[in-house]
Amino acid sequence: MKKEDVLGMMPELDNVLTPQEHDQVLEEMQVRSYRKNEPIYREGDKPSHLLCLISGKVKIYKDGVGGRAQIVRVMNAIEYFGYRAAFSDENYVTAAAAFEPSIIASIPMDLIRQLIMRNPQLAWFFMRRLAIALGRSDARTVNLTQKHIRGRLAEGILFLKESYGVNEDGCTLNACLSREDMANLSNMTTSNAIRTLSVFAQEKLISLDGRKIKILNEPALQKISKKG
Amino acid sequence: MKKEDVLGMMPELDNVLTPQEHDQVLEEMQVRSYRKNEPIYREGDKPSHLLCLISGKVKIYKDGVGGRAQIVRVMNAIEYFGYRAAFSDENYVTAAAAFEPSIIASIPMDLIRQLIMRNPQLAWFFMRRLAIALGRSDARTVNLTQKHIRGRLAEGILFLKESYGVNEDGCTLNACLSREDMANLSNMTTSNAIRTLSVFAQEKLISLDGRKIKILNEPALQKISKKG
DNA sequence: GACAAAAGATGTTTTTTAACACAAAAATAC
DNA sequence: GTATTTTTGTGTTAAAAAACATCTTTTGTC
Repeated sequence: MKKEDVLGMMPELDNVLTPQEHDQVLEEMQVRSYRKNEPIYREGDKPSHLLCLISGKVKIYKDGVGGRAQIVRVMNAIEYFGYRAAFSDENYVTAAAAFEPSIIASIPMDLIRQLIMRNPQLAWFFMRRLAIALGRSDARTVNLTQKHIRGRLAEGILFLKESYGVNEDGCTLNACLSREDMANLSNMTTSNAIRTLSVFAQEKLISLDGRKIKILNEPALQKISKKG
Repeated sequence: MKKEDVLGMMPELDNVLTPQEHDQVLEEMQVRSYRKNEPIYREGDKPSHLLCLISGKVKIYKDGVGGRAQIVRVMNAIEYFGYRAAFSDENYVTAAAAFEPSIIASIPMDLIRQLIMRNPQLAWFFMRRLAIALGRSDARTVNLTQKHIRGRLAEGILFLKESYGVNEDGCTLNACLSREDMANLSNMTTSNAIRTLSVFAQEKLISLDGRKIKILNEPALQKISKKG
């Protein structure tokens, strides 16, 4: 895929650039692919680029106590990420890795900062992204801390549906996560994720085929998620 | 206190205004005081104003399952809040209330939006605030979900020190929270907050005098917080 | 295709924490 | 100043979830 085409997939940026800026971005933009489970950045790294997921799926996570990780966000194409730490002049407090083979464009933050200073619209775009992410993060904190295992897993399944959608049949999740990732998404041990998924399948709330999850009774899942 | 003086306490805003804008902000700004525990906004409310805490202390929290609340952020003077939901065109997903008697200035978001569109610096300021808050929120999610009670409470105490500081003696927290608020800050039941605070006092990590908390052994608290 | 390694499944035990119950102290109202 | 409500404190019980232990299945490698 040509850089030109990649930039064309990022209209929020592309549309506000002058011809000179456009050329500069094309010049400085890098595009590379990541293999499944390949790390994109690590906690503590210095952020230097705005990243944009062109294709694939990415998890943003944080390693906690005892080697357990917590997935805090997931990205789908076309979404920007990796800029939060740069905006606040911090090193990354999270890590990112590809769930599945992914293509990611990166543009130096120095350049982005200049563009933002010249383009209130672009500033507004990133402010909106940050504001949305913060609201989600706050909601997620409460969901993950106060709900019981069944509620958290139901929430996790619905979160995946919302984030990645379902395939043509209208109920099979587009994302295929390992049981460990399901656990890290829903704040529980891998054993409990496996067990509770089985229980949900027995209760005909979902059906399982390896890592494929089909939602059979969404209202019931929502109820379980809601009441905790 | 005159509106003029209040605006003077908000340099990020004041310094970037033209004389006309300055007058307009003064015109539209409201200043009011809130009593202890008085609600400032509620979950589901439509955000219409940028708020700035001029004096006092405020908690941002979310009501979860079973009437249990979770404090997600706390504000100290001089800090802006209440703008996240407005930036993302959502209703509030959190509620805010005063910990103690507080004075709050509010400026219509419509006006703020116009100012931001004309002032990249102002846009950058709010982007930074949002980026910092998001990083904290992500860290908090993991802290609250993965640590055990002792770790969470130690974390909560250190969080209060960082947010509100200590008084002249260098170790007594400036914030006096009820045991219930301590529990809501640290994601545990009120009983467990009371019990664990007592244990910490017995272990000479802190000393208690009603709601006053004095930190006696900060390195030990940090260790407990870190290891979970 | 054989082997090793990783992922998934399931039952049992132990730890953690919430829930409950009640008493004492403090704050507030009258 | 007494009564009432709220907050704080403490012990006990029950529920939830982690930890642990195996075993099976799948995946990947040579």
